[in-house]
Amino acid sequence: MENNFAKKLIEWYKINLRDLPWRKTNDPYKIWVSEIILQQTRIDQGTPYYLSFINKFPNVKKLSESTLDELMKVCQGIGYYNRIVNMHKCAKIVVIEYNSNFPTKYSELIKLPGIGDYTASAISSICSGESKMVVDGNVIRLFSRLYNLNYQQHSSIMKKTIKKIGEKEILKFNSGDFNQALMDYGSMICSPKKYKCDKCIFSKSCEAFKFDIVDELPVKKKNITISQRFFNYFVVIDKSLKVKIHKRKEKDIWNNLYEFELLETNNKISVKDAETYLEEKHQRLSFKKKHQLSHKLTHQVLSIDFWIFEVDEVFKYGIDLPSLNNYPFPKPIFTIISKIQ
DNA sequence: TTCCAGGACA
DNA sequence: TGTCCTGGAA
Repeated sequence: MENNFAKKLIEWYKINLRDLPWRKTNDPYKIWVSEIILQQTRIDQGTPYYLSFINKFPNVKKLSESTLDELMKVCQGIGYYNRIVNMHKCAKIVVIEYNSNFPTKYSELIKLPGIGDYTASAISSICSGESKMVVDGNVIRLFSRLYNLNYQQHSSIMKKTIKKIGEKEILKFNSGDFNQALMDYGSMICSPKKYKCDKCIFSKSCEAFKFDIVDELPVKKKNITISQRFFNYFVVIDKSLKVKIHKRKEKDIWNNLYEFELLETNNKISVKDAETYLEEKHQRLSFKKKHQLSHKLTHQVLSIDFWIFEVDEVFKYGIDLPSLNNYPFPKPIFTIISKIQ
């Protein structure tokens, strides 16, 4: 065990802390927004979203009054959209049950949708000084190396073990600083690949460094199965240059985002197949062109064909191409929209 | 081109 | 315990 772990860590933090927008505030609403946006998202990628989010929804009341579509549009491209849906639910609850005062106690936060142990610990330690230790990916990496913990990363036994070690340390100082210091240290020094053991102030007592197994920790889970899917999107453009879109509502990827008419198949289809499929619904259609791309998700690879057709009719609920920019779309669909506009 | 990081929830 | 997504690094 490293002597004065918390003291050294916080001294390091005071000198090396990153100047991030959400570190200038103690407003629990803003801290919450930053924590949700940074879930599963790197700081570089998340920061622009945080800034435009706060600009558009400066407080929880404004957020609760927005429509889900507006909210999703602001977050288009961020990924893991269920967290955004949960933010909307959470904002409405805070307005009603907490009179728009965002809670700062762990016991209240943990009950809100989209807030788990990590986020509740982060907000409560930063905003009300509660001694709840955050255990995110950075902390898991740091501790698994310092103490040579061989449990699978992200397992509950791993998190429990780390909290047990850390909970004595967090009591000694400002718990918000301690938590942010932990995560900064894990991300800046004890990084996944380019770990900087030469700069690490704990390397003398680090088990992984001692046994030269830093690159073997933390132990990763392997062999996830990846399925291949074939999506066919029909972009049918009518006489007034309008198209039809709808919101995805299935229990599947991209829930609550918009898309064109979709036909999922077991294999790639031909132009003839596409025409045959559309002929049942439209008369006098002409095939214009096909865009194709491949899109990878964690557990599936999507082979997506976009079939662009023109038809000799006028849709009742069509949307003109420039107005598509007002709707939230998954990344690959938005890529194609930019091409056809 | 492939690999990989990163919390909540059913 | 598997599934949500994206983009940067290798």
